[in-house]
Amino acid sequence: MTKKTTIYDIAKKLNLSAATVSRALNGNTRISEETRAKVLKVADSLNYEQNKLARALQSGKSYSVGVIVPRIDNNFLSSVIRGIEEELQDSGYHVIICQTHESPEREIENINTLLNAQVDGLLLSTCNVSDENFKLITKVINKNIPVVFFDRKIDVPEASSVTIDDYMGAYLATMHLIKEGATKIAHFSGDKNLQIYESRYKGYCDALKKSNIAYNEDYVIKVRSKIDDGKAALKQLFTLKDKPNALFSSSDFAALGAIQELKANKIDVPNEFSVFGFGNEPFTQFNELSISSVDQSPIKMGKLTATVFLEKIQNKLDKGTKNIVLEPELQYRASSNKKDNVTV
Amino acid sequence: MTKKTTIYDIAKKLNLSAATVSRALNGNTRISEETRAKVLKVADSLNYEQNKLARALQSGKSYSVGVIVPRIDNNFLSSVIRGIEEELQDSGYHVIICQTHESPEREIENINTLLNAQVDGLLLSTCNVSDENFKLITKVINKNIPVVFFDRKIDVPEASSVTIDDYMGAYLATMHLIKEGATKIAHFSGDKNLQIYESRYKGYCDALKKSNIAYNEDYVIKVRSKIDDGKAALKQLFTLKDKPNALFSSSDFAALGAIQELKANKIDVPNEFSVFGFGNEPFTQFNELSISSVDQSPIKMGKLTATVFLEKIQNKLDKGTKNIVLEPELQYRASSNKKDNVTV
DNA sequence: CTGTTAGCGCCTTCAT
DNA sequence: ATGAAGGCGCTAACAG
Repeated sequence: MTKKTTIYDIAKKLNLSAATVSRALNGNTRISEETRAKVLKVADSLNYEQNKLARALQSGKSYSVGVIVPRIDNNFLSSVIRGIEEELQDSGYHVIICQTHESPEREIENINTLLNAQVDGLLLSTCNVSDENFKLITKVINKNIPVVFFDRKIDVPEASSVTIDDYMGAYLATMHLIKEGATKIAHFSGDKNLQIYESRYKGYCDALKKSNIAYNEDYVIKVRSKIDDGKAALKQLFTLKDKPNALFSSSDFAALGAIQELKANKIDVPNEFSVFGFGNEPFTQFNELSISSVDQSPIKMGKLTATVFLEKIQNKLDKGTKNIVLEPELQYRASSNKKDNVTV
Repeated sequence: MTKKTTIYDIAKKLNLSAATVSRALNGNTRISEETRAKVLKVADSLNYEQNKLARALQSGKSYSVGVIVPRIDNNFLSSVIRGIEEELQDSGYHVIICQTHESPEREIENINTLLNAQVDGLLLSTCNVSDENFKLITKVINKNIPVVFFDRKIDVPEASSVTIDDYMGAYLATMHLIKEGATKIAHFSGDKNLQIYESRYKGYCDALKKSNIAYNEDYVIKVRSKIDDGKAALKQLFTLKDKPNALFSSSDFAALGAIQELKANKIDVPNEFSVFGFGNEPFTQFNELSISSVDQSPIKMGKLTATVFLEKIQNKLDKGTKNIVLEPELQYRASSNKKDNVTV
């Protein structure tokens, strides 16, 4: 209804120039306290609100950052976003969120959308590692827009990243299964083009090696992070003559599917078969048979991602890259603890 | 690095005016196909991208909508957001997300932030019903910025809403418990200032009345949507002389807490005590004892919310309000099904 | 301390 | 079919 009031409105009312008003509003020091007080008062009475769009156009900064994730409706990613948002809030930045649904094309579209929206930074958990992707991100960086990967990264020069030590998480989880007596350990892997899954796979392999357990390629199955994939993969494992007696899954969802399938087969978890997941999704605790899992501290990851961006934006000179690797925290729960099988 | 290319760059290169370029790019008809082709070609070769900020400033539309939610890291809300985002994507709108963490002050701050960001619309699930809040939202509407509530609404003239029929969901859930033989039914309620909780409470009450079961105020406990609150509330119920034998909880989380506590007390669910939740959080399915719950179809809710916004923005003339009420879908699971106690 | 001028990039009259 | 000019709201540079 009422037209937006601008600095001109308040300037006119006070017989001042717009510049003066702008200065008064922005805390410029070279202005009399008296004028400032008047300006502030009139601004308030007129319900003045700065038009950020105009400011953004003028300054070349939009005070918005783009966040790209595979999807928002899962606990890990939404928690990371929560962390990002909380950390950014105080600095006046807001967050624009896009989802790729694991589609590389969509990821490219999203990056372009955000570029057009003049975001000051790009925080992303990629779903892809193609050349095209790499080139586009390089282009973003060349525009002096800081790029910070979180969780799922690609190695692009001058891009920063915040990840967890997937290798170590996987290694420790597998070692734990071995320590608990497992001898034949299966692994549910993800798309190995993505570093996180590659690293988890390597951690698994190295734990076997370290323990002098032979690698069995039949035991490694690629799944999507879904309950049904976990069920199917477990079925597949149980068609083998030499069945495994433990599982390290890169995905909590697949781990849950496996457990459900084991239960359907009347296999005692963890006594006959133990399971370790990855992600520490809430349901791993809630499950009647609580599921061991590797925690990825999503909120911390989000906050750090935002912090790295803020640092970058503050000292542009610094072409340096920051690559933070968080330590995973293992949650040992009933699904892998034979000794004291505690149910929550 | 490379400065953004503008329509002037491409105009200069072609010895045309910026206006012509703008027209060519925007599909204006009064332009020769030849010129258009040239413009498009050069634009492409120069990697031209429209500066949305400038366009926004000029047009007064930002092509962004603000979404305010209590928090993003829970399944229901992140799914709604997913729905919103998907529906809006094709229309060129993007989504700016803010969280209130159930703080009324934060909600007001967020609305102001979004206003400053010149959002074209406001979609919100409120955490508050204060006067100040009401006035601010009225102000937003008076600026001709459409407001659409989802899930948690307040009644503001000219604001639209998309909700589910909480009353009916609660009524049917309670009726189901009664049909399954429950005679003394407790209720976990939420903040009754919020319509959703008030409606669920009423649905519960009316189901009792309909079935000639006396209302017992000791059976109604206010909880936050947390597992621990559910545990504590159940403990409290079990201090009563006349203990209930069923529970309709407004929150899945509290329902889960109750079930955990019942289990700790060796009470057989559902045979000695049956439970119905609300929200259909994923864990209600995953739980070993699957939990009956009222589904709120979050993605559909999100899509509809976005659709209502788009309709509003398209025909501004229409001062009309749209209030969509979705039918809840009840999921009858093991926690309340005495007859065929199926575990998933 | 304050005013004037100019420009961020785009679109939209109004001319031609 | 195209060009010139002005303005969206704000701030920075340069005067005074």
